[in-house]
Amino acid sequence: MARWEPNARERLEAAAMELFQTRGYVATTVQDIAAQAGLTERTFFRYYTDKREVLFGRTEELQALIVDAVGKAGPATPPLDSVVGALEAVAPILEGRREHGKARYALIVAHPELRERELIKLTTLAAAVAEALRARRVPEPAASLAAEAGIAIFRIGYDRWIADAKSKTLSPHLRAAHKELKAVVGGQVVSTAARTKSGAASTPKPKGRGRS
Amino acid sequence: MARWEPNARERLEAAAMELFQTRGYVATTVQDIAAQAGLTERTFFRYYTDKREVLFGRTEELQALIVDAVGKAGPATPPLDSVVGALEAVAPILEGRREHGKARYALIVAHPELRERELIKLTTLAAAVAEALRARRVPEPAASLAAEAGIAIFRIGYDRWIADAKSKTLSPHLRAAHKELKAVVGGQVVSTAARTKSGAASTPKPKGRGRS
DNA sequence: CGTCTGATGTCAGACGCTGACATCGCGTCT
DNA sequence: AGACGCGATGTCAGCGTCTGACATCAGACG
Repeated sequence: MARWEPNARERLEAAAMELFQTRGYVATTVQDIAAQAGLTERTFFRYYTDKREVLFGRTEELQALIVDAVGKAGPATPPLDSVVGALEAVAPILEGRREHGKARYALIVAHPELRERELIKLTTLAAAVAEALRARRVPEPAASLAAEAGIAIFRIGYDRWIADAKSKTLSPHLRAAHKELKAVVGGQVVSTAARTKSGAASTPKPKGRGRS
Repeated sequence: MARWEPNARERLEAAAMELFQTRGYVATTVQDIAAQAGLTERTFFRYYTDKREVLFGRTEELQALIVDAVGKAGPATPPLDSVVGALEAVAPILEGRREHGKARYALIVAHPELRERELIKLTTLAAAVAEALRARRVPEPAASLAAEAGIAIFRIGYDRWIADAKSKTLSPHLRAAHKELKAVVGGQVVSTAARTKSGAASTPKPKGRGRS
C-alpha cells in the first residue's frame, strides 16, 4: 500500500469542481480544496501554479490533439478548412463531457479572472495551430490569421452549442460558424437594409494574378 | 490650495510605468507605486481594482471611440469593412504615443498576467463592436464574427506595426491584415504545394476589395 | 459659522502564493 | 538484509495583493 492515495491531481480537480459549484468560486479557498482532497494547500500549488489552473488541467491534451489533426490534414486542404477540420475531429471528446463542460462554462462566464485564463489558453492554442500551419508551409500572416479565425469559429460555435439545449453534437455549430465567417469576410452579409451590390468589397474585380 | 495634489490617477499611472520599466513588473509592489505617486497603497486600490489595471486605464476611452466610429459608418458598408474603418479612424491616437505603446507592449508580452488582462480587454472591445453592429441591423452571428475578425486584424496589424521600426503609421498594417484575412477565409491562400480546395464551398470569390 | 462631502489615511486581516526544510514509504544497490 | 537515495507530501514562515471599517480634514455650501 502506497504511502499516499494515488491520483492526487484528479482528486484536487474533482474537489475543486464540487466546491466551486456548491460554495461558489470566490468563497472556496485553496485550503478548502486541498482539505477536501485530503491534501495540503502547499501540495495544491505543486500541482497547479494557480487557483484558476485547476479548471484548465485538460487543455494541454486537447491542444495536442488539435495540433496533431491540423498536421494530418491533406496537403491540398486550405488552411482554415484544416483548422476547422481539426476542431471537428476533437469535438467528440467535448461532446462526451457536455454536462461537465456546461458547469465549467458557467463558472468561467461568471468570473472574469477565469475568463482571462480561458482567453489566454485559447490564444496559446491559436499560436500552436499557427505553428502547425507554418509547418505545412502556409506562409505568414496567413497562418496566424487562419488560426485566429479558426479559434473565433470555435468560440462562437462552442458558445452556441452550450446554449442550445437540444443539440447533442458540436460539429454542426462549428460548420455553421465557419460558413457565416466566410460570408462575413467575403462581404456577403450586410445590414438587412443594404444589399451586397452597393458595397465596394463585392466588386467582382479579380485584380489580376490569379493563381499562385 | 487643495488639500491634495490633483491628478492622482495620472500620477499613479506615470509612477507605475516608470517603476515597471526600471525595476520590472514583478519587483514593483503596489506600495512602491503609491509611494512614488505620493499616495497610499489603499488609495491605489481605490483608483484601480487591480495592480494590472494601472496599465489599462485608457482602454475605455478608446473603445468608446471605436464603437462610435462603427456606428457612424455608412449603412451600405459591409460589417467587417466598417470595423476596420473604425480601427483606422482611431489609429492616429495610437500613432501619437508609439513609444509609450511600445514600452507597454513589451511589458505585456513579457508577463502572462498582463497578457490575460489585455486579452479580456480586447474581448470586451469585440463584444462592444458586435453590439454596435447589431444596432446597425447586422444579424447574428455575422455581427459577432465580424467583430472577432476585426479584432484579430487589429491584433495582428498592431503587432506588426510595433515590430516594424520603420513604419510610422498603423493603418497600412491594418489594411494589409484585412486583405490577408480575406484571402485566407476566402480559401485562396493555401500551402505552396496545393491549390484551391478541390470540392465544395470555396467560392471563387475574387476578393474584390474596391475602395480607396 | 456650522455642516456635509469627498478624497485620502490608518488599521487589521483574509487569501494567494513561494522558498526552505523536514518526513518517510519504497525501490535499489551492494 | 541493511544502507541509501528518491519522490511525494507536510510544516513553517513570510511577502504581496486586495478588502472592509473607520478616522481625518480642506473646501463647498447653506
